[in-house]
Amino acid sequence: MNIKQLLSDIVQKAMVAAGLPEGTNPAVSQSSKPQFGDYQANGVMGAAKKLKTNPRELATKVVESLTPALVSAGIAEKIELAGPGFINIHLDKAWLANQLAASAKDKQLGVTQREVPQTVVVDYSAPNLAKEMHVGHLRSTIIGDAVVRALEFRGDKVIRQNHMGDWGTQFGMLLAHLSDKLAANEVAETALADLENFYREAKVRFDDEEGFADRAREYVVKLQSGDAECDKLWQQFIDISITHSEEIYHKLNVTLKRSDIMGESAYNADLPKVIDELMAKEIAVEDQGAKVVFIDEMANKDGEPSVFIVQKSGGGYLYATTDLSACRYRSGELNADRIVIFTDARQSLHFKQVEIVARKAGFLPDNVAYDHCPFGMMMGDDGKPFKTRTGGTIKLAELLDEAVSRATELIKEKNPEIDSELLSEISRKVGIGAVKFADLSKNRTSDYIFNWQTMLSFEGATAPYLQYAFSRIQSIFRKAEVSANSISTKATITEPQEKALALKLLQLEEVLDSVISECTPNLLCNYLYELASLYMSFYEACPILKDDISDEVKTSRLALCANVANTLSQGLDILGIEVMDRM
RNA sequence: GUCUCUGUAGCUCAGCUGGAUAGAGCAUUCGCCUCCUAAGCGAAGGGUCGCAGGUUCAACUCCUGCCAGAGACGCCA
Repeated sequence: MNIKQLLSDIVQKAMVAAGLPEGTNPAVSQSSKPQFGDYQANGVMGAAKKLKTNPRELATKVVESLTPALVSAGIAEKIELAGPGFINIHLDKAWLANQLAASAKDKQLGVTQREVPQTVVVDYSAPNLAKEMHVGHLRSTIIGDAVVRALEFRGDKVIRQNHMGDWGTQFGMLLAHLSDKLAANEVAETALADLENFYREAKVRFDDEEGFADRAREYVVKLQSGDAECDKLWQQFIDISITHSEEIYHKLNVTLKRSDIMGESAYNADLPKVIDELMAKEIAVEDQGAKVVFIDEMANKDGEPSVFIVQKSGGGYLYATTDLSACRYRSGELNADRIVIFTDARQSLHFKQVEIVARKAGFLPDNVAYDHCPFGMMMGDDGKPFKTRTGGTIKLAELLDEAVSRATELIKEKNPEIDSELLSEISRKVGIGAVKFADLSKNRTSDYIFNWQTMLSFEGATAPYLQYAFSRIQSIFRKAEVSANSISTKATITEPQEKALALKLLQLEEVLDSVISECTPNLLCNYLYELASLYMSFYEACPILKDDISDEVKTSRLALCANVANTLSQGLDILGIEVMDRM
């Protein structure tokens, strides 16, 4: 059910009937204020301007043919013409109730499945395996995962690609250090238990220890030339590091699996071919010893093209080469209709260049969409970015543990009697949910300041608020001694709070469509918060189990409750946030 | 220097293809627990939407210029 789409189609027909050309944008949107109805159509004004006619008169004509299509059809209660040509649509309560009843029966909550499913390759998380995951990896991981779940819910085929950083010069240093540890009879698992520390040790030796840097470079060469001993060492390192990441994914309730990993190293064999093709097609040229592409499409005012290095003068490959290879693999082998990549905003220029070059080279056909979804960096309280190499970064694992322990304290305070098993389950869901929601609810591509208070807040527009709304509903069903799933009654909508709630429930599909096309889970966060908030108002204004409430009203309201509970848990599930029956 | 992103309430942020009186949360102030969970509800105050022009019936939204912050820009990713 997509009310906006439905109304758009109807209004558009009415516009054509009023003499406007086919395809005129009806500009239907949710009304900005309650007094303007539930939806408003603003398209008449723009159209009138083009035709140089009086907008008010034109709107009158549109309303004339709109009235039978909406009011007589029972969809709208009334249609009002306002201002210079606004058409305000007040939806019919009984119609809303019917739509709601229909979506309540549907396991997809009335959200229709995509008619022609797309194959969408989503590249997200992509931690650097040389180090432990830190707060900077949070955004890509959870935003990507939410979008992936939304796509799947809508019926698209998603192929997750975890483009892990498992290659590069820094591994020479790490492998040299690991090799020494193993020679000293240490076990790899133990040596690499604290990756951060291991990296630091290796770096110190690299900077200070005589001869170590040279050995590190040797290891890079050996690694790249496929030396068996070195490869084995590398494999050990990678395996253990991946296990670290998997622990984080598990804690975060993120769907990434080992099989989704397609690290940088996976493209190694293809890189020479990429370069050969670019040279053969004369897209890349040799310049100052390196192979580069001059991109005229991105020239500056003086006509100087943008430069894109695809191979270093020493013959080494760069992430540009890898990303080009990835384009070809994803469109060619994975048959992607759309490729979505979540990385921080610093890589915006890079991905713009990749797309242009990949399209020129034919690695990326025109019918494959290529969406780089950038986001801002995580900044410290001082407004300066977290430097990955200077230490002082907050490990993701530590942040998550902190969140859970803070949640534990809060719950114990509110409910001292709680048994420990339940306590740990709720703490985990609340703590992790709070961290995820704090991040997911922001869309800004600008940088944002990392702050424990914001991240771990349990009040206001937070995950616990939504979880609380859900558990309140469960509490009602417990008290009423009926199960939410057994309610088959159609809700009757009378009170304004009930109508607002019903309308909001029916807007899930609209929201999901935006989340999917724009890659913006924050819209779903907003939606769910508004839904929960409307529910809280309903809860205060419309008693359900009180003595003076008739059975009829009671079951009607219980039906609404069931619908809200399902929508909340499904919506939160898409965000990767869990709900609980009590808290 | 060039390009990109950002600038909205004291703070953190929403604001959909231009629409009607710019919205939330936190913080502040005032109400509401003889119980459908107060992690809640209701209400109040709080704004030159960075600045200045322009486009038009209408601009936070589009265009130009400027100011401020961040980032990227030939051999890191």
